[in-house]
Amino acid sequence: MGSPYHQFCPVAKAMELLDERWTLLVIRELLAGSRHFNDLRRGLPRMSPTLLSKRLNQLVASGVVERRRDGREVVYSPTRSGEELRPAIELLGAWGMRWTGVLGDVDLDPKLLMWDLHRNVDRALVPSGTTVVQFDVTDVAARQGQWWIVLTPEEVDVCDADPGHEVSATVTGSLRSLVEIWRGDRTWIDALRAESVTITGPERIRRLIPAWFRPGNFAAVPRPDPDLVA
Amino acid sequence: MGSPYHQFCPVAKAMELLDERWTLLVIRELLAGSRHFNDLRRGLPRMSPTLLSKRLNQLVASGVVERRRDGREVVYSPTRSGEELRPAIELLGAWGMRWTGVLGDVDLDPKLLMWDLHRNVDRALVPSGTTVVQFDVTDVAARQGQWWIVLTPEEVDVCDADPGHEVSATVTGSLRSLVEIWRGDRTWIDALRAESVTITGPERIRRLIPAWFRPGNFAAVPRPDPDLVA
DNA sequence: CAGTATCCCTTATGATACTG
DNA sequence: CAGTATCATAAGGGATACTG
Repeated sequence: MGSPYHQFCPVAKAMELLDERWTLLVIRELLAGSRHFNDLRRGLPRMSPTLLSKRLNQLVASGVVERRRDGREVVYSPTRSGEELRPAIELLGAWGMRWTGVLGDVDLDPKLLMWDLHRNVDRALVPSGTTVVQFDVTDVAARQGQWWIVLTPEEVDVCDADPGHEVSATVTGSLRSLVEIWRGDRTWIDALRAESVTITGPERIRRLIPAWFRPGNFAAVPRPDPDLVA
Repeated sequence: MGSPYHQFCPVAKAMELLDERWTLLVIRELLAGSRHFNDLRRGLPRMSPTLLSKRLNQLVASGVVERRRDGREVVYSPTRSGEELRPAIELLGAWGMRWTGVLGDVDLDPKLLMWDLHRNVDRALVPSGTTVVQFDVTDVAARQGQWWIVLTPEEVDVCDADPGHEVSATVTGSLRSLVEIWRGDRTWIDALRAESVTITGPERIRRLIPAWFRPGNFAAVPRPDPDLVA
């Protein structure tokens, strides 16, 4: 649906469908499990809803995404074709991890961090009842500096306003430190030891937090020899 | 070098560098072996030289491509980082082969076909001396309908004007038939048998042509179950 | 060979507000 | 929840001609 390249090369034909701005990130979100318009928006905060809508329509038209109504809801999901993009997107992400250098401050978005942290929680490790973990991001304007993740074995939610429940533990750190953990640049253990991130709360919970809030899927990508990057 | 996504996700960081129009195709050309500006242009015929120049500069700036002067020549080559995109581009091409459907007539470009055929020739199979194979593309305006590929064990060239040497054999067929062979949709053998493509010339040469002009690199990609595509 | 120089113009996209 | 509506701006990019 992008402009045509007038090439029969399959790479060109693939890129006609995929290389417009945001397109592959929309697919990434779908492959990560988002199914509703507003969930997708949360994973793509800087994308205007108009554009998201347009991209979704394009992807449906090109057979990469399926749109279904489920009662009053609309459900987007990757088709077989979309699902087959997963390995390519994983390679691109691994490449990005290895070769795109140091993140700029503008890349550090607390909304996205919280959204991804909550999405990766291993619910099997969450005790029954409700547990609330507060995140204090120290170097971010108030409105984006406090978050609560509400965990139950059935469900994990993010809130940007105090959910009311008692807070079981609080994680405090700079946005960059938290993102570094997500990226696998350093482990929870290292960050806690260096006190770039701290956790307050009962030891039982403190110990579980690194297990709940696992690093992102690319954290394990081996980094290139530093000589090559410089 | 594209506009930033303001995301720390490595897929987003990769796409900032790669998802602008033409970028990945430039890299594809470099990975296919093109090293000079005008070679790249031949593999990217609809790209304006201004834009190619811009993209090359961007890729150099982002460390994906190296630019070197060699005497009066300028040589572009993939860096380690660029080389590491090969698997991703191969997956995208394989995906394109499986999921982008039937080619439109506008995608069938004889220049590109000849350029790719010549580039894939296995020179080890070319006899010493000079062999000229003429291609008559039956359904294309005269100016783009006749081509000559000049083969020696050292070098293979494409000409769009009669190179003067004696022609050893002539391949005749529609553009689509020839592209179908390139894509692996059908084999030389099948196309010859069905007479959608014909070769005239001494049997010795006729037999070698399918070996010289091998299908493209994606020809072997398994196609999806037809039910799924429809 | 390896690019620049122009020129025009569409289109993409960001931002925001609003609706069924 | 799931989008549309609107608007203004900036880019992006196509075509062509030209240069060291």
